[in-house]
Formats: sequence, C-alpha cells, structure tokens
Amino acid sequence: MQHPKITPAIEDYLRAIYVLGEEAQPVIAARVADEMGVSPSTMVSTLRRLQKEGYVRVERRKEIHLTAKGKRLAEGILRRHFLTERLLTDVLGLDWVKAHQEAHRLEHAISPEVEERLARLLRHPTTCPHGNPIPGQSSSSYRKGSPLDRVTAGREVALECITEAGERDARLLGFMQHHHLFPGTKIQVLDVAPSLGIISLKVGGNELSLGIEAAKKLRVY
Amino acid sequence: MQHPKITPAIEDYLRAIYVLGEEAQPVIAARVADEMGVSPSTMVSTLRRLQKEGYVRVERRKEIHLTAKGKRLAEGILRRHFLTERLLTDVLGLDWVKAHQEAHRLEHAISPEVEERLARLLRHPTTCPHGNPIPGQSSSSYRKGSPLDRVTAGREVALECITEAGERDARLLGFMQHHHLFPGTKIQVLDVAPSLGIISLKVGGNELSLGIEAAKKLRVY
DNA sequence: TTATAATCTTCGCATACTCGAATAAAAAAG
DNA sequence: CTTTTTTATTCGAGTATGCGAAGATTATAA
Repeated sequence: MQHPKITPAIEDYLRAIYVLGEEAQPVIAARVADEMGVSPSTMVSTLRRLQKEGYVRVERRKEIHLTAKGKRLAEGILRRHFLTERLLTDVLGLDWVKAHQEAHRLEHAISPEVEERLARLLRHPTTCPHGNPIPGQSSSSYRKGSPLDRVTAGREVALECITEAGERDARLLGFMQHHHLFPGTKIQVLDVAPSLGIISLKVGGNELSLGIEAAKKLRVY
Repeated sequence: MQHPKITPAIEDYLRAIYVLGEEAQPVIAARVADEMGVSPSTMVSTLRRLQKEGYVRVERRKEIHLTAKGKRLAEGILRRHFLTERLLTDVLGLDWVKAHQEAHRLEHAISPEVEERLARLLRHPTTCPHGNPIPGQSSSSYRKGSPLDRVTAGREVALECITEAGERDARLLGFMQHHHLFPGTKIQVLDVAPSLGIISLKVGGNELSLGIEAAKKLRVY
C-alpha cells in the first residue's frame, strides 16, 4: 500500500470501465470517453494515471482491463452507489431518476462503516431499485436474464432489471417509472421489429413501444 | 447568476468562516487557515477566489465577512451537515465522532431535495446531535446559553451544546461521549480554577475535570 | 488495396488547489 | 518607540483534471 489517494474522478472512471465491461464488447478508450463525457485527449492522460496507479492494464488491441485492485475498487463504488439508491428510494422516497443522480454524488462520500450500517438498515438488499445485483458477498447465486431485444415475439416475460447502461439514461429511467415498469413487472412482448427499430409491448393492459436501443438496456426472464 | 460552480473546497472555507464568525472575535485569514489546516499562502489565494466570486469581503483590519450570498451558502452547508449528522446518529447508529467526520464529507453531496426529505424524515430537528441549532427556518427563537468556563462554581447547569469549535476536536467529542455528556445532561460545577486551567465537574455521580480550553467549547444553561 | 471512418496520441493551455521559502507589513509587547 | 510576534503577501512550483487542434494510427468498407 503506497499512496491510495483515490479521487472521485478516478472512482468514476473505474466505475465506468467496470459497467462497460459487464455488457460484453471490448472496453476501449473511446467507449469510456463517451460514457464519461470527456474528450479523447483527457482519456489518454486519465488512462495513463489509471495505469500508473495499477488500476487498469491496456492490452493488445487497446482493450482496457481492470486489475484485481481496480476491480475491487469499482465494485465497492458500485455497491455504495446501489445502497445509496436504495436509501434514497426506500427510505427517503425519491424517484428513480433523482435517486440515481444523487447516488452518483453520494457514493464518493460513503465510508466502509456507513456502507456496512446502510446495508444492515436496508436489510441487505441484493439488488438496486432498478434490479441490478449489488456486488459483494452473497450475490454469487445470480443468473442473468436476457436483453429484451432478444426475446421472441409473443412471449410473456418479467422485467429483471434496467441495466447500468439504462440507468445512465435519464429519459429511459423516466419512461420506465412513468409506465410503472419496475423489476418484476410482467411484460407481454407483442412484436419485435428490428428493421423498424421498435418493440411493441403490453404492460398492465396498456400497449406501448420501445426503441430497440432502449430494449437492449433492459433484461427480462 | 453567472456560473456558480461551487466546489467542496469552497464550501469548506465558507463553513469555516461562518462558524468562526459565530464565536465572536474578528475572523482573520490566519484563523481560517488553522481552522482549515492550510498554509498562509494557500489562504491568500483562496481568499482572492472567494472575493472574486462574491462570497466574502475583506474589510478594514483584514476582517473577513461573508456576503449575503456567502452566508446563504454557508448556512446551507451547515444545515446539511447537521441533518446528515442526525441521520448518521439517529438512523444509522454511528457514534458522535464518526458522525461528525462522515457528515463532513457527505454534506457536499446533498441536494436541496434530499435535504428537504431528510428534514422531514428526521421530523425537522432543531439541533444537531451535539446541541447546535440547525440554521434555517424555525430556529429564530433560540437563546444561547453561556460557555461553561464562565459559570460560577457551585451551580448546577444543563449542557446545551458542544459548539462547532468543540465538534472539530475529535478528542473532546470522544471524551464527551465516553462520559455520557450529552445535550441536556445535568452538570454540577464544583470548582472553577482558571489559574490552574481546570474546571471540576460532577456528572451522574462521577467527578471529572476539564481543561478551561475545552470548557470554552461547551455551552450550558 | 485504397478510401473512409474510428480511434488514439501529442502538444499547448487552463483552472482549482495546494505547498514552501522569502519577504513585507501590521500588531503587540516591552 | 523599538523589538518581537503575528499576519499577510509574492513567487515559483507541483498535481489533478479538463479542453481543443492537429496529426498519427488502426480498422472498416468499398
């Protein structure tokens, strides 16, 4: 242990790299850059710092991989993020969109002790309000559902989660909340038309349609 | 309104200036500097920024005064700080020392909406766990007690609060907690010996003594 | 394979925040 | 009114974080 002066910025980058890694596809600098909304040049220098501190390795084909250390950190941040979201929604009654945004700031200010007590207060939730599994201890027995855009028309499924990618999209989050699309909600898939870029659903008696890009950010089973 | 990009650092300085201002004595840069633990040169440049943004004015005799804008901000931070402390102690069960430290980080990440909901959840507390009045709305009808070092020997008093100055002193905070000296606790003042720099007290059957400097950081009535 | 698009890199620059050393100015003590 | 102490200031420096312009590289498509 040398000088672990972890800044909020570093935490944000690690988190971004981690969640991008979850969604398959090689993680390259350009992806992280738009995820974070920074310029390519910023990305280069940040990546240098990240490597120097031993958080990531850049491998053949410029793929960015978290080291064990980086991964440990990223999971901690995500865990605090999700616990904070639960606090904000379950205890303070914030809506999804705001909860996500606020948690994004609060997650950097939570110590291990508070994290611990938060988990206890919330009775050790296993997912965030959007259905994503909270990293850490007991979440190993977790099987992923499939992206909504892969479901065959006619099936009835239940919403598992709005992925991290979806959480970052405030409009999608707002849409989901507005239409009462919560984890567990039953969805009938009426039609999948990739050519049109649209999926038609029936939820609680109402029909609605969703862009294919949005559907990719939802998982069902 | 131009570009109010308020950073945590700026918030910390404003808060420091505000609380120093509460304890009488003119607020000069040197005071703020040791309060914040920064060098004099840092203080000069920070003060320049603070002035440029219209948060403070430096008046004759180098006295630092918050502008209306600066004061408004400082009170908001303090309010969030105290509400966070209450959350940490009352809901999460942290001890005083930790609650203060954690709140110091969390206070920068709390939005007006969360502040609002926090206040409601905690049923609009009027003081922080250490007895200090929470700035904002209803706290106008508040009368200050006197510093413990001014009390005449023999009197019985009740602890009103550990002032902000005291809150910053982790040892004092730990001492208070250890001896169950909470706001409201009855204290018998046995002896005040400024020459020795010591005050003798009796609290719940136990005698204990306190340095005069520490006593200044406590208020009673 | 060549043209096009995507990606990465370097360079110079800017701001926020911090330090220490040296010095100047002001206040307090004598 | 000096001397001493406290305060304030300037200067040069460094780290973290960000940008844009211009150029180099690599991947994809034609």
